[in-house]
Amino acid sequence: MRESKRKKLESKGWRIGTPKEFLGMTDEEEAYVNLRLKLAQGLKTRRHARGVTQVGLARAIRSSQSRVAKMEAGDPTVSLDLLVKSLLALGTSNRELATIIARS
Amino acid sequence: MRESKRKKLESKGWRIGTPKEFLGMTDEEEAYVNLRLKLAQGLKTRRHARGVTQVGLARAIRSSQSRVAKMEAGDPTVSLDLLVKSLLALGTSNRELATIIARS
DNA sequence: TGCGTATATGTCATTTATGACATATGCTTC
DNA sequence: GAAGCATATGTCATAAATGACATATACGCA
Repeated sequence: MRESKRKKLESKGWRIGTPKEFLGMTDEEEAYVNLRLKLAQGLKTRRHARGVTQVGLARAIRSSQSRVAKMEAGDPTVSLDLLVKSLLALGTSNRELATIIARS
Repeated sequence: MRESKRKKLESKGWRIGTPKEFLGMTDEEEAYVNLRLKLAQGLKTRRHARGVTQVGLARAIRSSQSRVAKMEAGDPTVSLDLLVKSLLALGTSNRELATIIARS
């Protein structure tokens, strides 16, 4: 993994691997984080495409604007569940979801 | 949604829609639940294919055998995060993950 | 039959994610 | 530059997911 990428992730609050010593991400860890980032990115794109505000989406999923913002920012305290539910709420099909994931 | 399917889901602990009155799942709810079930099923299949026990997988993801069993049973108290992490721990690529999801 | 191994199910204290809220930043338009 | 709207960031009490554990069930095999 590139150093710049690690820095970017860590700045978002991700702590990879053991707290004691940073030895790089395993393949699974990297796949997992990439997956989340792709979904976050896909969410933002699709929300914009539909002309929905963060407040609007938040209402649709019974959450809050701040949580939507955090989702799109790739905040590690947001679950995959909420990300996926948000995408589905925007009308994303499972097939489209698969496309996003395949590219991650 | 078929009645038999609803019964099966409810028996697993899923409570769809409002607690007060059951009016059927929305498309998103159905897509979400199907997604989880497909992942659960995919997990079980792949674990068997690799000859790994639930205890073995639990060790790999630093969880417990009971949680793995619940994952595979489609228990609603298990997060998508854990399901996805488990699949990745079994060596599933993001592309394979996409395939599972596309079929849900 | 009893024994070992794998999986299922239930419970619970602790950890983590959550919605809500406040407030800050940015970006138009007047 | 103020007013309006969209988004970002931080905090917190509550709710939900977690790992661990106990125990049950199931299946094979000696």
